[in-house]
Amino acid sequence: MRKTFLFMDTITNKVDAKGRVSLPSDYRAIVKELSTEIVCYRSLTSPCVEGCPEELLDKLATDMETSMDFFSQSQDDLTNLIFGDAKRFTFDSTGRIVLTEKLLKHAQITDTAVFVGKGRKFQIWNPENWEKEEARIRAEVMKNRPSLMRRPEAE
Amino acid sequence: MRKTFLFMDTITNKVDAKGRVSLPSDYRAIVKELSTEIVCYRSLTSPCVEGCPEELLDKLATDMETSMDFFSQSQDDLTNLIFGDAKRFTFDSTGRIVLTEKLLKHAQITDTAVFVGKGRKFQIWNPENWEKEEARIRAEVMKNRPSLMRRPEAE
DNA sequence: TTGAAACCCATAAAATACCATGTTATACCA
DNA sequence: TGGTATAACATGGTATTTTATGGGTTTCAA
Repeated sequence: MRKTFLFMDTITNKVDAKGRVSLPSDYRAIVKELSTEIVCYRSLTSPCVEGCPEELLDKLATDMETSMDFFSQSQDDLTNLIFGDAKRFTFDSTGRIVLTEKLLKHAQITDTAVFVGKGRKFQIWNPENWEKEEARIRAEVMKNRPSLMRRPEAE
Repeated sequence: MRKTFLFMDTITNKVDAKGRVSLPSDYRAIVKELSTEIVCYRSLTSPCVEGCPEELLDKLATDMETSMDFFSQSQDDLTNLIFGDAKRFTFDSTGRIVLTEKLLKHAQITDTAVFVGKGRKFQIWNPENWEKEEARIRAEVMKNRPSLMRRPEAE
């Protein structure tokens, strides 16, 4: 039995004409072990799809009701957007989910999808867009290296 | 039962055509006792692979998990870079892991890998690169000796 | 009845578990 | 202390399983 549940790595899978994509097996293993389901929604900040276990959104909802002052009005609005957009996705016996038109369009995904681990959640990108985004992030992080680099190594 | 868990020593092992390498037995013992798994990723600063127990990254995820940070831009970037690159590695019954092309390439490793203990984590180097790096570090330390050497005696 | 969604089956390729062996390190005993 | 037996380890090879992905069939609702 695992102690930690992290979405990691970057995996490229094909999307067929029906919109079907294999969820990376590592991701499936997490979903299975948590006995939960995947929830996906359009990223609010990037042209990509975000996904996470349903319970993560549940946690967000709980935090919202128990500590309202924790959030600004704008974050409250953002949360509304997410819940209004989010949808549950179950995978079939071969481990595939069927992405909706809305999500595919937002992420500009046609026949190939890139899954990018983000720890508690993950993202799904169009390959070209992800390539650019990764380059951007890498440059950004290196620029702010002195302050940022310390975090991953912090105890 | 051990009280401390430190990756130490420098061990050289062979990498076969499939990318398989024996994780040093001391390292395996730590992983086993912690009931965790190894996570590896490309070093952001050096041409080498870094590895650590999964729970170290889990800790990082927890710090970023709070709802406050749910929409933060810089943390968003950082999680993409770290978790998007990291991958979980389980070792087989003989104690080997299979390093990916991406990691081997980044570290310029072909048929030999050098494991270097770094305490909470470890690094995997190409032998020649490590030789140079060690010399560089050693020279650096000697240069700063006056200030460094005083530290152990400080109160 | 027509289109979309869920389900099932088949297969090639890739990942992983398993087995065997030479070598090195460790423990044991005279 | 020296020598031998034993166990652990690294490493090569092979077998088995898992995974991704294409195609078809059934089901259900519009």
